[in-house]
Amino acid sequence: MLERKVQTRREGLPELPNLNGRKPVLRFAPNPNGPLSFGHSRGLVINGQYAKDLGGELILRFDDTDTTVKPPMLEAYESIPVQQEWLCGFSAHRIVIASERMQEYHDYAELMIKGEFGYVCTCSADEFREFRVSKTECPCRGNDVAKNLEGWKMMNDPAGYQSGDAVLRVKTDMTLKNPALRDWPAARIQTNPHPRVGNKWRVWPLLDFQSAVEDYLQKVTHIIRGKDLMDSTRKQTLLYEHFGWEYPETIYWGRVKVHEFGAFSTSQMKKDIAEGNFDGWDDPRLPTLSALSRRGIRPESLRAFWIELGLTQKDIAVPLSTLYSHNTKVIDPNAPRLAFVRDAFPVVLKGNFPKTGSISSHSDTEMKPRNYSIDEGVWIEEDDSGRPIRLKDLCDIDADGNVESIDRSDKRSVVHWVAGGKPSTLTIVNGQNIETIEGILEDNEYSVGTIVQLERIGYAIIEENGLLMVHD
RNA sequence: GCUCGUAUAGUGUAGUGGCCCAUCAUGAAGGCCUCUCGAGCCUUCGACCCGGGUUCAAAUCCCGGUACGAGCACCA
Repeated sequence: MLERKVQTRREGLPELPNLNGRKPVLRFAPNPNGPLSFGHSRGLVINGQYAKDLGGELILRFDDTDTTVKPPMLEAYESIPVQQEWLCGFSAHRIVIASERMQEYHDYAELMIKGEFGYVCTCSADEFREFRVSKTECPCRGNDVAKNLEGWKMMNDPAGYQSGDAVLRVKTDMTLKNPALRDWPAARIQTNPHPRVGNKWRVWPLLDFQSAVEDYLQKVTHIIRGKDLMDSTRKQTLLYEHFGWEYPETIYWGRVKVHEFGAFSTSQMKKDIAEGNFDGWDDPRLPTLSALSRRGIRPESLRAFWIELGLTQKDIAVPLSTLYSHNTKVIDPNAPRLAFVRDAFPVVLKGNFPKTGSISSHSDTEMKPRNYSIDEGVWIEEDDSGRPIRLKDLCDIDADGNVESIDRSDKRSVVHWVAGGKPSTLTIVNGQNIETIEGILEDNEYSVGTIVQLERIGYAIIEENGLLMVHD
């Protein structure tokens, strides 16, 4: 007999390339212009998991150098580290705030000018675009170091250049094949005050420069990020070559689209919340981490989800049900069963049956059973009425409520029921629609935040004012 | 337009020249279970974008095509 060899399937994340025995230093760098969202969780999970698995370090870096287009939100500096720890299961080894590192960036900007690979450019954005397209050097490019230092001084002087008058550029090569790389801008003037450092600085670095310098200073070994930043890598590599530094190993992932979440941007959400279209950042319709947490999505589930997707550069569309199936595995073992009867329909039971008793709260665990006490009838869902049914763990009845058997006597459908109970509501979020269902909830003593399984409906989390559907 | 990247079942994913008539998960369908439209267990369904080339041998390497995506911001 030939023995069929079993293929070995790689588990978890792929090996980190070019590690060479080092402990990896990774970073996750969100813009603190709002709290973290589902989209951010990938970077946190992947970078965090590598750091954890390989005994390395995770740097949480606030890239808050834009005060105009994406102004920083002060609360985010507090909430992001909390959410990072919630998601990763450990707190970041280092926290770096770009706006507090400005002196470093200015120092390197000056070094760049003095090293003759940076220059102050006073062309307008439109003018430069034409130079870029036509592979032509702009007139500022030929200025000498002294002239550039003078320009740099004027950029930093409130009485000098104004916002839009001048930028600092990295000298690459205007004939480079990729137009994105031609003499890219490193810093610009911004006069809006920064919520943390006010008007202390006038010239702010752009992402590619700030990030490149900071990765060098923090000795980052591996950068794992979206492939939309591939050209960033190329730009930054050119800068590293000028400085004589070695660029970190870089890995990319593709775009992930979750249909149910649609297109949300932090700034749009901020606006919608301000206008009252959403209750807050944890409105269950939003794809923020606080909303997901409120909806009963566990961090372990998010981690399993992203690790399973891995690090391919493919652009993918994933249904939320994939995340839910991971979540089910996490929450089911601890989710007590409870009955919630929608569109409650009263049934008077005629015949003999045990008026009191207890039912298992979870067939697979040793969870404390639930007790019931029936006066003369029970609530069932209207859809279940008018036909012979089996009241789960109680008895078989006919369409009129006559008890036919205590033991299960045939294959009629098993339905859930409530004796007593209290009116409650179940809120279901489906994309941007929110639906509230009235019903009778079995008596229980579970606290707010407990995830239960509503029999035949799905998982729900107990909130102050009712139940919020987790998923089915 | 220029530049860069990706292409394995419905959806994701493993696979880096022979262990592959292709992995695992999810999904769908069916079944089991002294009792949920849940969990668990079992069975079934289902894929290497197209065309060339290299090779004894290609999902895997090369070329071309096609499709999709991203960048070309004084955003991150």
